[in-house]
Amino acid sequence: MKAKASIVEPHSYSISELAREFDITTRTIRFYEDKGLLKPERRGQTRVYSPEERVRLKLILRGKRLGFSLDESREIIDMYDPAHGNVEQLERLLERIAQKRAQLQQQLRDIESLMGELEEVEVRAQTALLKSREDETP
Amino acid sequence: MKAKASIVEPHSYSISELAREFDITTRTIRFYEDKGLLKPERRGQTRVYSPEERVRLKLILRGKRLGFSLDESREIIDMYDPAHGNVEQLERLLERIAQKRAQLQQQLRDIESLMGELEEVEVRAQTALLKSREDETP
DNA sequence: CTTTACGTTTACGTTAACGTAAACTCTTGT
DNA sequence: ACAAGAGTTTACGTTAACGTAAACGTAAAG
Repeated sequence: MKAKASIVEPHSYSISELAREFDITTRTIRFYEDKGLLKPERRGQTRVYSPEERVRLKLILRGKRLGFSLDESREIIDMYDPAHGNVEQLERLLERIAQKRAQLQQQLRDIESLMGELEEVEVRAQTALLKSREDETP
Repeated sequence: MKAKASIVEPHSYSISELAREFDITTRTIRFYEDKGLLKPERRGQTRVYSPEERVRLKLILRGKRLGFSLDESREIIDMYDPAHGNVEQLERLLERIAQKRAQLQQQLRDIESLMGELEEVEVRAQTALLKSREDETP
């Protein structure tokens, strides 16, 4: 047990806690920081991760599951923070959102078709299994 | 125009035709062959691609859009050909299908949540744009 | 005949995303 | 006091997925 006593302390995480939670190595987490995707605070030398940083890490890993590169994930994460003051930047932001959306919709179509094909293969395999089980004990 | 005359000739494709169609390089196509994902016939030295090989290429590229490695794509493509004779192999096939399905469903969830977040950001950006256009001409 | 277009093989180069290992510091339990 | 455990930096190694370039063959066109 940790028994940290205080109520107001906003949860923080060590690097190894995050590594365990998400089943990655600390090396990976430091690598993401190197690439500018994470910016944890420091207690002396030691990295301390806020809940917000933990969320950023989750977003990176979700991006990976979707086949995004780290640069793509960074782009997406950067969309979330409200630092888009002027008109030009807002318009470019809307542009990129539209593009990502198109990409995601393509992925949806791809998943749909692949799901269908997998089902076909499954049915064939199951009937083949039944056949062979029939022949097994005549 | 090609004017190949014969009716029965099953369409075939050159490597550069496929490269143009799918907007990839010939190097990429040869690389896939090297990795055992394609096995075109040969007219002398020259590679000749059947419609079936073309489909395999499409499957590889769909896999890429979903973030699959070439090994994963190969696995999936290998599921399609009916070379799964014995019971053990059929059971392992059903296993892998179940796994891929789980992965695809995770991707669906990821896409769904990311879509939702993009919409939020979009709305915020659009209202911010309206605001700044109001201020523009007072 | 030689330029142009398309094809081939071979081989070295490059980038992303980490893995692995060495060498060091700090804290804590026995 | 010291060994164990968790943290750090620095640096070289590795794998996947091609890019790039050289060096060559063949066939049609001017």
